[in-house]
Formats: sequence, C-alpha cells, structure tokens
Amino acid sequence: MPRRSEPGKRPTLADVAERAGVSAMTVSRVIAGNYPVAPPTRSKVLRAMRDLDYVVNAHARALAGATTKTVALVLDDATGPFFAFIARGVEQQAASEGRLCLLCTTHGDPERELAVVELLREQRAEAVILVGGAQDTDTYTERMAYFARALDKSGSRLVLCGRPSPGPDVPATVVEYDNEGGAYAMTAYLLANGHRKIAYVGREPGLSTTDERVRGYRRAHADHGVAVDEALIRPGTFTRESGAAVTEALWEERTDATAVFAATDMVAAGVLKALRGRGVRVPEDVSVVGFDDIPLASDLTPALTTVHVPHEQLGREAVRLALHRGPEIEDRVVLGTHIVVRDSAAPLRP
Amino acid sequence: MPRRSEPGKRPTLADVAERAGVSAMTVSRVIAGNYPVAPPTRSKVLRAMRDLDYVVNAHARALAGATTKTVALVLDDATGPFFAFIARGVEQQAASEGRLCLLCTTHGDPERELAVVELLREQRAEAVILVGGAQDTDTYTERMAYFARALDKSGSRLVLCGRPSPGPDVPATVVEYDNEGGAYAMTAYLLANGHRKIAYVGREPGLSTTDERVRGYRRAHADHGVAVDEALIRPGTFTRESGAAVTEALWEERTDATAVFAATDMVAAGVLKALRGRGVRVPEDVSVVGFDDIPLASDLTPALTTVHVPHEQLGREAVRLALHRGPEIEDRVVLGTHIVVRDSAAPLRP
DNA sequence: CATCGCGTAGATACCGCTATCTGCGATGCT
DNA sequence: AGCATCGCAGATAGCGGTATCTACGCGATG
Repeated sequence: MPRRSEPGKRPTLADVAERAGVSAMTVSRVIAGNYPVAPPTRSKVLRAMRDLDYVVNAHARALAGATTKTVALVLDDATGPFFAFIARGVEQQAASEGRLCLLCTTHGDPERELAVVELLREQRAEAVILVGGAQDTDTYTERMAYFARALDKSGSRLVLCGRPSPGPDVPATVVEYDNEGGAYAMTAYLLANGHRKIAYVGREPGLSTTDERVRGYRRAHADHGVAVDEALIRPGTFTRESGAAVTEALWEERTDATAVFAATDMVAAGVLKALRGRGVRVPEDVSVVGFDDIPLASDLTPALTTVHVPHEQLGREAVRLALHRGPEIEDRVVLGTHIVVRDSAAPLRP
Repeated sequence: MPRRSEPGKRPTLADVAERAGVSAMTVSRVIAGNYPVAPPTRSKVLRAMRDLDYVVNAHARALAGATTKTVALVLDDATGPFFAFIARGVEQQAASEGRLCLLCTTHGDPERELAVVELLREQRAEAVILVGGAQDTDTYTERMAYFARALDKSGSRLVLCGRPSPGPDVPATVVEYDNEGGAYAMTAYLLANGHRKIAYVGREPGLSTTDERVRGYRRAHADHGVAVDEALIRPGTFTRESGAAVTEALWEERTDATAVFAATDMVAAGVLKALRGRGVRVPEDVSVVGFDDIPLASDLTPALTTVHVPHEQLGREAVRLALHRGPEIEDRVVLGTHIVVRDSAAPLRP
C-alpha cells in the first residue's frame, strides 16, 4: 500500500498530488507559481488542496529552498514605548515583505543576549535586529563584531538599530537617528528663546546616545556664542526617579537654571514632578524639554516640548535595509529627528 | 571527492562528523545527549564542533523531529501597554521553556488575522496565542472554532488570552481574567465610600470585556441595595478622546454623578481631562476610577485608583497551559483581579 | 570454549519540499 | 515531410537532521 494520507496526519504535497492525480512537483509548481502549469491541471490541484486543507510545511520549505522568510527582533524589554514602537515598525515592515517576525528579549543580560543570538543562528533568520542604547565601549564593539560575523556565517544579517556602529569591515547594517542634530535643534530653540542657563539632566555615562546628545547641546551653545556651564550637565539614569532626584539635588544647590533639557521624556516626567513639588511653575518659571517623543510626552502637564525620534520608521528601515542589500545600497542610515513644540517651554521672562 | 565543508557554506552534521572521524549519527547523539557516547568520542566531537563553529539547523531538526520549539503571539498592535505586558509575559515564559516566540499583529483586520493564522499553521508553532478583547458574537465564536480546529489539525494549540471562550468541544485553551469580579470589587468600594450615583463611562457595545464589567457593576449595586440608574451607563470606545467626550456630554446633561467608573485607564485619562477642564476637582468633587492598571494609571494626576489586571501573568499562563497539557490539566483558567487604591477616589462628601 | 549480553558506533530510511534534468507529444519552420 | 522547438509534467537527488535497526568488539557466563 502506498503512503496514504492517514487521518490525523497533516497532508503533504504527495497527498495532494495523489488526490489530484498528478506528481508532487506539479503541486509544488502550482503553489510556487514560478513555472507554467496547464490551467486544467492547476485547477485540479487547487481543488485537491482545498479538499485536504493543505498547508505547506515552512520548515521543509526552508530546508529545501534557501530562505526562511523570517526576521528576528532582539530587545531589552518589550514594554516601554520606545521599544514597542520600534517593534511595531519592524513587525509591519516584515509583514509587508512577507516575513514573519521572531521576538526575543534579553533584559540587558549579556549572557542571555549571546544565547539569543546563538538561537537565532539556528533559526537562520534573514535578519537579526538588535535594538536599544548600548555602552559604547571596546567590549561592546568587539561583541557586535563577533555577532555580526557569526550571524553572517549562518546566513543572516545583523542590524544594529539605534546603536553605535561596530566600525567598518564588519558585516552589519546600522540604522541610527540623529541624536546630535535633535539635541542641537532643541538647545538652539531654548537659546533662541533667551535661555542662557540650560541644565542637561540625565547624562548616563558611557551610553552612546547620551554622548551624542550632549555633543549637540554643546555645539548649539558654541554656535550661539554661549559658554556651557559644565556644572549644569548632571549625570543620571533614564528613569523618572532619576529625573526627579537629579532635579531636587540641582535646585538644592542652585536655582539659576531657567530651562531643563531632560535626557529622555521619562526623565522629563521626573523633572516636572520635582519642580511641581517645589512650587516651580512650568513653563512660566522654568522651561522643560525632553527627548524621544513617546506618547507620555503629550500626556504630561504641561504637554512636553520634545525631540521626536522616528521609532517606527527606525524599525521599518532596519528590516528594509537588511532585506534588500546590494552594492548600490548603503548599509548605514541615519534618520532625522526634529523638535515638537508643545507647552512646556516658553521664552525667558526677564 | 566527497562532500566537503566548502568555505562560505555553513557546516553540517556531516562536516563535523568527518572532522571528528565519526559518523553523523554520533554527532547528533552528542548534541542530543540522549544516548550513550564514549567520553573520548564525545570530546573529539565537541572539539570538531567548536573548530567549525557548528550550529544546528533548526528547520532540519523541526522537519525530522516533531517539535518546532516555537510559540506564536498574535495581537492587534504591539504598542499600548496592555498588549506589551502580555507580550512580555509570553516571551518570558516561552524563553524559560526553551521556546522561541513569533510575533504577529493584525491591526484589528479580520482578513489579516486569517492570513496570520494560515502563516502560523505553516510554521507549525506549538501554540498560537490570540490576545485582546473581541466582539462576542456568533461570527466570532465560529471564527475561533474554525481557527482552533485548523490549528489543531496542523499540530498547534490555539490559546485565547483575555478573550471569550468559543465554547466546549473546541480544541482551544482559554486564559481569562476576572472582569466581573474586578468591576464588582471596584463598584463595591465606591458604594462603600458612600457614592450612589456612579457613572459607567465607555461601555463598548458587544465587547465581551465590557459586558462582564457592567455585570459586576450591576451586581455590586444589587448587593448593596442600590438601584442602578441606567442613564448613567454611557457607551463609548476605549480611548482617551471618547472618555473626555462622553464625560463632557454627561456633565452637559446632568451633574449629579459623584463618581465615574471608566471602562479602562485610558478612558479614565480622558475623563480626568474633561473634568479638569470643567473645573471639577478629583477626588474632592468627583471620584474617578479605571480598569487595567497600566503604567499610565500611576502617572495621572491624581494617581488613578483602578482595577489591576495581571497582564504579564496572563501571557505566562497562556504559554504554560498550551505547552503542558494533559488529562489532569485544565484548559481554561481565570486569573484574579483586584483593586489598587491610589488618589483619584475619595469618600463622598455630603 | 561457544554463547550471551552490553556498550558503542554506523547504516539506512525517512521528514516534506524544491532544483534540475529528463521525457514526450504538439507545434513551428523551411 | 523532417527536424528543431516549445510547453508541460514526471523522476530524481538532495537540504540537514533524527529514529531505528544492525554490526561489532569484548568481558561475563554456563
């Protein structure tokens, strides 16, 4: 007895072929549609497929053919609007390119990150997209270079999204956004509004994004001929609590700052809270601005003037670039940022 | 010349075997560790694997063996804290069970949902987890029953997470949370605080979650011997805008409500905004409560008293239940909800 | 001393699909 | 009419693993 479609087992190409009275190859061709099949044959096959409720086996296909039609997204944590929006961009673009999206999280654990990359090598994902700020150290660079090469050997492309590039000669694609430009524009906006004592709250040491933003902050000062008061650049982490604590400490020390540039919107939320607690009015007494433009920004009172980061587009580009590569196509892209004016910043009042 | 590990091609079991001077089966056994292999042989093999930087091919393994070690998560949209937290739970549990997590979004489009389920059938994911509120109609039930059976035939388990059950005899697992209980507890809390005119804002018609919450709202009234003023139950969608608009309309009509039970925290945000706009103080003049306990809730001013939904645990349970099934194991679970008291509700002032 | 059993390692047969080559009747061209 | 060509379908050979059955060396056993 030949191999039959026993009940309970999922039908295979061969089962469909038998039912349609053709060979398995013909069925494969009808599905792929990349080879001429006579219309009557085609419809017989389609009929059989429907009758059997046939579904191709993606794994068999991936094994026989070349491509897995899968991209992988690796992030610290899926909650948090920053990541969520990038994830949405990635997923959307992946879907529109007919790809499935694998999601992994590392919770900032390097060991887990390594394990995840290893797992994704097994999966032969077409692209592995690493998202999120990172310490820009030698260790980091080496690590990414290793990942890039390891993934490359396994046939996938490493994409660094919003992370520093590991340098040339590394088979990776980089999608960034203009941290410096955004910080420059925002600082310039405050300066143009008469502010001269602008505190920068939440410089997380060693983090690439921070460094770039501070660079923009400095350059704007320089271009406006205003000296930077180094004591106004305050370190801190990217949390609401840190924003509040740093603001408290600053105001305890001095109260001459007329504007606060928070490293992120989340930090800005903390700043606002601390200022409110001290009875400082925003924006009448002090202007406060942020960076990221997450939904929270427009929910704060007052609505936060901030730098818009195109998170979703970042995700889309990551997928697009990884999938369509070629000699003519750049493997590094920097997306623009721009300021969004809301209610938390106002001209300096004499 | 026998098949060699040509440079540029990923090494296979055979390559490792050749280098170690053993057969492919032996290598497979070393990796699987489910069969005795003599220690010297084992180390030769491990050595060869390291030298070649061998990585198994997950697709070949899935094809030959039975299991794909993959669970899939389908949601409307990855942004939005509600989904994000469920996603986190799913991803974490999946990871801890050694599974990878596929992420798909539908944007509420039924056609896309169908396509996604079809795609996941191809992937032979062990579990397909559908998340999010749904219209509890006959169409929905039929649809889910169809999905359940289709996926079952393809060897995956459908999990409905926070969605109504499609009824018995359908091969699906259901993970819900206690909407009615939460609404009951919250309403009882308000009643106990002296409130008698409690508006329910944001009853989205036909949505299962809504119906259950309103049921809890009614039952609490009944148990406290308070008649429900039907005119205080106001329809609306689960958005901030709707919350604000509905509140405006209600206050335009009458101002005797002393408390507002918003269908979700997001709606509550709108309610708060509208009340603030009218100069109504919360909680001094009117108490406002929500449902969900998303991070936003504690960020609002005043911090929102709300019903906590264990989103993350919901995700974890979905994976756990789908993966470990058996005669002794329930395929339907209802997680508890409880109220979280913050600052937006206060005892009625005479 | 023949036999048995045990511990290992190899051989072989798929899993379900696609790439490629072959086969063959119907056309087209001269 | 003769032969190359074309359109379509089948046969075959992997892709890279795992299950299963067989083979073999060696010490223990009767």
